[in-house]
Amino acid sequence: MPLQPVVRRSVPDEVFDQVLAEVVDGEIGAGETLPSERRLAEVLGVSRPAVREALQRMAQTRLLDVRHGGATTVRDFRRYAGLDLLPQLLVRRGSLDASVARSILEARLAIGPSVAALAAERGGATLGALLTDCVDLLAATDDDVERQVHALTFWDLVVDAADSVVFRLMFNSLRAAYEPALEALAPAMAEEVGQAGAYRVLTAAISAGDPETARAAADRVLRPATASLVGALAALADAVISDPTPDPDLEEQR
Amino acid sequence: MPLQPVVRRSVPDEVFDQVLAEVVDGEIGAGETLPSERRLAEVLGVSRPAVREALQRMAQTRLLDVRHGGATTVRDFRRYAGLDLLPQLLVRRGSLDASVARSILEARLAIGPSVAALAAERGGATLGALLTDCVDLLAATDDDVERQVHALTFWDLVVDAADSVVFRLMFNSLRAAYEPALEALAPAMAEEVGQAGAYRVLTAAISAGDPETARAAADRVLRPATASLVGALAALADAVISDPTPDPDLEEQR
DNA sequence: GGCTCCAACTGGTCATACCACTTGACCAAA
DNA sequence: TTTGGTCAAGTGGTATGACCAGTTGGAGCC
Repeated sequence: MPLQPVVRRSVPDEVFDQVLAEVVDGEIGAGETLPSERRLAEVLGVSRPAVREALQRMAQTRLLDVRHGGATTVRDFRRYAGLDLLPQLLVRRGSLDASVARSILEARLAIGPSVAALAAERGGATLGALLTDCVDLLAATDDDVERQVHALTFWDLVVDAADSVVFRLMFNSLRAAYEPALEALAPAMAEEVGQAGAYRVLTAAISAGDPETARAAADRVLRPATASLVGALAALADAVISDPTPDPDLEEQR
Repeated sequence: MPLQPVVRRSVPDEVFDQVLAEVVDGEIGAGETLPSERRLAEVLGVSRPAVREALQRMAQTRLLDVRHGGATTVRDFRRYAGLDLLPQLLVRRGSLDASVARSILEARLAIGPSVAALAAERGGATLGALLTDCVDLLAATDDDVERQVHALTFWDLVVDAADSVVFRLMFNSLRAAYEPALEALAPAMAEEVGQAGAYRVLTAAISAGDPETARAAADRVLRPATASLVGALAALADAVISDPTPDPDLEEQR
């Protein structure tokens, strides 16, 4: 087993995660009030500033409504939380949430082609060379993890070329959810990142400045893996429903 | 002038905004180090916990890299910030950023139809009635602000029906950026929300469970206003470039 | 030169005190 | 009954000062 960076969890981090879990798992429903900062500090055995910092961070994510003098109430995260909550929703209690994963794949398939079209419209003269270099790297390696890294870089360049802040920020948020699980997802994504040819076709379309061809090419890059993975996830969900075998990763948290 | 809720800005809020502005405006470039917490507290004339809270909130948004024992460095927000940063980018120094606004409109046009298609696929039996009620309300009023509120509710229902966490969170983030400027945007969006007929066609397609028709109908709802607004924004940007008249709203901040 | 070690930073955490605000109960006046 | 005032208790907001825990870089040793 390779050495890994030490995880360093600060006290506020810990508090944040605990309260977040309570909220996301619905233990404390929307509209309900949280214990006071002093009380939480006492119960968790930490100082009030630590609790305070965690709660303020949650408020910033629109998960809590903190009112001076009044009670702190839980907001409906499904209605107010932003895309930055995605990583927390994707892996809960140490295991991947299938419906969230499916949703990410769907969104990717829906948005990717549009971004590619914009990139074709707006990409500068040097874009083609950059993309080609990137695909060359992708084609040159056999390692699935490394291929994924190159594929991410490829899309990073495409998003940049699309010259759209919103898509840029969306991409960043999605990457933040995706990267931590990159190694675990390597086998699942192997099918997609192994198709260097499809990436080359897409590169050619973008370089040629042809939006609609680029859109179609991007669809051909993303659709196969999306389809098979969504299918696999659905089968998995069905299996869980009909035969709820306890997941060991999930159980150990209890 | 109607009465408005009092804005209450806490000390950490103020610090957060100031540091954020420095970062977003590029005063402190990516990779540069921030003054120490103690020093910042001294310079800003506030306590260290207040500074600390602001910095931690920025770190949570991936705008800063805070290391125990080491210096706090600024990260490249264009590469790491998530969609939740959008509101801060849309209105800077009190005025709307045209390129960000354009980007929001583009993203809306790219994503809305896909969401509508998903909603058509997955919407339950009661969805049609809900959407119809909503469009009835929209058609019943002459007030542009009220119409926008109903239009937002309409899309809220559609996003719900699409049953996709990612699109849900994206919608929340976009709404968070959009709602504060809702009144200011009323005239600009009047063209779109006045087209109750287009919304009815979309409602019918979704109710009928026909994804491709819904996709096309959503496009017809969103495209006209998007096209004209993007054109207007481009003209505005050109005018600013050729004749950089100071914006009074912008100047008063200096 | 290269290594060790230590002092001077940095952020992390805590305890405590006090200020500012909200809430609800109570009570007096209209 | 309603309205408004008062007040105490509880909440979040802020400040201070202390100490712990890492990182960094240079002084000094080998």
